[in-house]
Amino acid sequence: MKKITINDVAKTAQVSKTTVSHYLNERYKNMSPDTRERISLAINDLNYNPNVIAKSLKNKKTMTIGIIVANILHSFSTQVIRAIEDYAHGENYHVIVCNADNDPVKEKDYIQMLLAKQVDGLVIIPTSDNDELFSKLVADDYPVVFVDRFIEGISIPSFLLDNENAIQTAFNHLLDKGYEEIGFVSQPIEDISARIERQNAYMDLCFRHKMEPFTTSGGLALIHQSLDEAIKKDALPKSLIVANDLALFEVLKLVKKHGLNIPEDLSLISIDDIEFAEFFNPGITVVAQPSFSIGEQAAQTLFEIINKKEYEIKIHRFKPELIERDSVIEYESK
Amino acid sequence: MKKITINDVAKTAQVSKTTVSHYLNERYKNMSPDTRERISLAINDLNYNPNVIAKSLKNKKTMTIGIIVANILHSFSTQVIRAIEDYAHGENYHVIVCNADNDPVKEKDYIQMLLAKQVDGLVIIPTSDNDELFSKLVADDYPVVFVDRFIEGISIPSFLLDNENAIQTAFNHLLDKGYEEIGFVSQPIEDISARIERQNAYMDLCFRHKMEPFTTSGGLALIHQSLDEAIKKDALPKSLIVANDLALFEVLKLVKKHGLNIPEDLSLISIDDIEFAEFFNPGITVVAQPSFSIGEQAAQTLFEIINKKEYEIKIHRFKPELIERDSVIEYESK
DNA sequence: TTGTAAGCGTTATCAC
DNA sequence: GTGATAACGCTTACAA
Repeated sequence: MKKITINDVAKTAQVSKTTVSHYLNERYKNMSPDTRERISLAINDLNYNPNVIAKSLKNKKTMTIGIIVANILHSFSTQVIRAIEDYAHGENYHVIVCNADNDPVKEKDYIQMLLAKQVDGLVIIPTSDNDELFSKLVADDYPVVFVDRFIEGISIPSFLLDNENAIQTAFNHLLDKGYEEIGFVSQPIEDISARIERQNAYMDLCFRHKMEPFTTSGGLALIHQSLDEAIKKDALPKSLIVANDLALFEVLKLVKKHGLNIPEDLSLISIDDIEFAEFFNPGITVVAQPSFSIGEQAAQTLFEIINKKEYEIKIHRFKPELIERDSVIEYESK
Repeated sequence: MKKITINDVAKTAQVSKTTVSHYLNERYKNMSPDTRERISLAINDLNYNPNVIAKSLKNKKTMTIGIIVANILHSFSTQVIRAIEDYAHGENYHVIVCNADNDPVKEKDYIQMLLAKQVDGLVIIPTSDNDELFSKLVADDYPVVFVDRFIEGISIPSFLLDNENAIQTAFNHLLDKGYEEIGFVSQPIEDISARIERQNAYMDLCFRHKMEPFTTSGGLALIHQSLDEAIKKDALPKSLIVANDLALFEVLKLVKKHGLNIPEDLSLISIDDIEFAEFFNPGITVVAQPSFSIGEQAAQTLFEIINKKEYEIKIHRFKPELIERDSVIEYESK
């Protein structure tokens, strides 16, 4: 498979490669229709495809941005990625998506690989152990934005849910329905700002309402285990706030295992809307984040940075929305 | 952000860039420990990151492959991607994933973009309208493998489910349970080999068992509509084979809308295992494909092609597996 | 209107 | 052991 280059095109079209380059970049202004035609023909004949690697090297622009998500299995990540891709497409950019699996080491590797690939900017759902690397990025004026989380002390624009508001919304909804026991199920907090904020908001509310907090701790497997124990000890609250979709999966598996009925035995409200919440039996009441807007605005700001426009280094908060379905019932009617 | 190049390193280490290049590529054999040390220091001091774009241009190897999936929302795609990534990682390769949305035009664009980016190979879940482009790829000896589908007359190794066997498995399971009405729900057939095979297998079986076929046609929205009508006319079979996960979602939405009970009112068996099938109420009986193996072997063959090893241009079929849960009940007991 | 030539950051060949 | 130098495929002053 001999690669066709701009030289080959130039030769068959009987022009210099400069002219071909002009043609490729649509600078037709002062080009005789004749040459233009010849070049066009040559390109088709040879089935020429420009080498963007060479172009990037010269231009110092790759027209691609990198996205590093903490865990691609979250519906939130998928939606954010989709929004960013759409935006990038509009700017004639491509996107490389990497999944760091919430592992700072993987995250670091990916960042370095993306830098080596000379991507023009980065959208990151950051883990909490690469402060030094992030500082270096800002010191180098490298275009980066954060999504879903922020890192204390790192001046990078961040786009995320108003977590406090989200928990409040969920909490108040359960309170309104008459619950006096509200538990909170989360993946391990691990210094991740979104999780800290959700947990803190929950603890605060418990305190303010003089309620005993109930929380699980540990990874997905441990959620299972700790709920399992609570059920056996009959210590499970009558209502639960679930911090995200993956945690919800664990809760539902457990509910099934123990033959619990939702909402009769247990009322459930979850952060993050997911397609199946709608047709699950019963429909899951949910506090949804505007993932698409979050991704879109993150992308928009990233491109402002890339194009050296004005932008604000601040934390952008997005309001959640309560979607009522059938997983929460009046406490009285239990 | 001034970019540090190999020249800068060479200068501060007081050696030529050739030597630095040797160092970078771990050809230390004839290098004095002293220079080696100086280079190492310089690299750290300057925080140097090699430019893989330049390297690729020179080497004519980008160490990345492209994956084009027809629809990233299928759990099958996600799993295949994951398997390919894992494999590629082992070969020190990176992966760029593109979602063609089942649109031949998008597919073509992506292929061209990936070629322009000089990826070393391609894994494609092909749509059915780019035969010419695919032929050109094989004519150019460009490394490509297909997954999930194959294209008649294009000599590209293809890795996919034994669809006939999958439908047979589902059909027989329902037959065993005593059903005499078995419907088939699929997305539009559209010349897509996997869908054709599944539908044909279904039709064959109906014929062999002298049963009246019941099929839906049209996109996700139309599935909804056509089932809706069937229910209203009370023409819905007592059991349904659902061709994939996305179609299953539609069926479940509809089931919920009409307040049907599974499996009492309707028995369901679906192709593709998905996490939620396990904890849905009831658990969904499923014919699973070995997505991970499919992706892995596709990747393996792709790298054989890239590395110019021997390989077979043929269709590799994978056996499905029945996973019984609770969405199918004995017909008698209804 | 088109061409010449330098340069982007690497690697490879061949000297020394 | 180390270093010039050309080359990869493209863009872009500048020249003609």
